[in-house]
Amino acid sequence: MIKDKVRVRMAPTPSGFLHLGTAHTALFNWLFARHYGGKFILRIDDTDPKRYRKEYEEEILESLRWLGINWDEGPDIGGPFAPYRQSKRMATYWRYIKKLLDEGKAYRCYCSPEKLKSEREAALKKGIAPKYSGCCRYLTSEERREIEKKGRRGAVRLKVSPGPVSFIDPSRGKITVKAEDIGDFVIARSDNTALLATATTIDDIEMKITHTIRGEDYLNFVPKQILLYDALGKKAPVFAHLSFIYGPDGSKLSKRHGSTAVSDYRKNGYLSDALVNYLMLLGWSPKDDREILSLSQVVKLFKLEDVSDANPKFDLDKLTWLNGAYIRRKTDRELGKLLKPFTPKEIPSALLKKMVPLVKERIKKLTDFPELVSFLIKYQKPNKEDLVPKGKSSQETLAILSLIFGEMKKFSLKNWQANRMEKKLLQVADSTDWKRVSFFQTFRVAIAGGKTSPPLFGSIELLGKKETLNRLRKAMRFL
RNA sequence: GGCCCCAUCGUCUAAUGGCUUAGGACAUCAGGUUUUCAUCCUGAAAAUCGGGGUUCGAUUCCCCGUGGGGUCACCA
Repeated sequence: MIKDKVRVRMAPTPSGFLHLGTAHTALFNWLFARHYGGKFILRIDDTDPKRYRKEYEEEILESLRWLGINWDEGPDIGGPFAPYRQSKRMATYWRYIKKLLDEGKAYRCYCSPEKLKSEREAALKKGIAPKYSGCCRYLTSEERREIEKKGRRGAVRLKVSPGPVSFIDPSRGKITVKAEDIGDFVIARSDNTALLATATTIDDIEMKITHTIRGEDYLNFVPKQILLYDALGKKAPVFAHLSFIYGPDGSKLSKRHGSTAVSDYRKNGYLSDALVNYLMLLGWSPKDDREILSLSQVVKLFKLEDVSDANPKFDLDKLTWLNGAYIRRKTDRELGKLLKPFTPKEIPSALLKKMVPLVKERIKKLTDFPELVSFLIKYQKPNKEDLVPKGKSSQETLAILSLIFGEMKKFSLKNWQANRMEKKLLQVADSTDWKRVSFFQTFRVAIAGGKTSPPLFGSIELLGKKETLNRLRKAMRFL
């Protein structure tokens, strides 16, 4: 029934970077559209020039692309309902508002802001819902002319008649509100410009939007929009709501919880697949035990009815775990490519390529990479305590190191291969009275400068014979 | 304050009246594999907010509390 007609949209405000919450909403809209083979539309909400910044708009589009969320119509690619930015649609909005005015479904309100404010405060004090008294609603046309003659301009209010207003949210069920609790609300400013909500409604009508999926902060606004649709004689779309993402402390996710910008996660070494996977698991699940799912898998399964209404908290640990899991699933080639922007200049591509298998299971974020391999390009002086295992003396350690040195020296450049060297050195280790752990610890510390490192022989292979012997020599001098 | 939404392990969630000793994952802890770290494997601990109903039977349905969130502008 909804198949092949679905049209959804995302309307970000370019007053900041793409927020995780916005990305989450975009993702769910996208999944819904793709599941039903519909269209996903991007519309820029740039009605406020004070907030709008071109670079933010570019950044938002770029972040969406990075996440793999593509759009079928938008400001950059156009479409049948262009323009896709609200600042260019003012004339359309006025056309609709004027129509409501002409048909007597809306009226000018000349009340002063001060009067409205005191009314609101009085209502709040009495413990009732503040709403407009409707005092300008019944002015006669003569009275209006009189007022306008004095140069007063009025905001446009929609006439709201009492009665229940209800709609069905696919995941939350039926929601009903009394129109009398809303009152005649403003749809346009006295300079005839539409309020965001009005503009959004008109855009959704014009662009034939069938489902609006957005944050739960809009839940309270739906009745107003339905009233507007009714006044305009248009059929309202399906309204679905997504819970906000909260911080670990339960308050709305914000900068004090860490990064909220998608671009920051990109910069900090997170993979788009992992971030998208994490985001989709917030408020949705495949209903089985799978945790790692690709976008294409989820497109097949996604249903609005399955969206959870609870308020999820952002868990960086789980995101990081997913990221590590995605890193491990990449081929060496893919991972090499991803690692490239995080690789120090001193490491040429050929070397990076060889490092990949050594680090793949050891990094959770791409940013973990440089530190893990830094010892390969820069010598790190070991501590004597690390070099000498517990229960061994400096003398004994020196003997072992010189034994290792002698053995390593024997390898020709042609035989300088990790598996060959490892096999041989294991034999050597077993021929001593040292435990393997201690034997290799000393070796490792001499080479890597610390007790932990990527696989020893793989590292040594990359380090080269000359540098390896050098470092062994230096280590012996410390003892 | 009025109105609206929400409520399962610490966290994300599964179970839409019985198949449940409430399942999985992250995190935590304990083992194992391993020349370090990591990966991997095994195991442990850990939850239905409280109170009333409805029902032969409630995590599941209803009501009341409690808690959290949202919203009430000529802002977005």
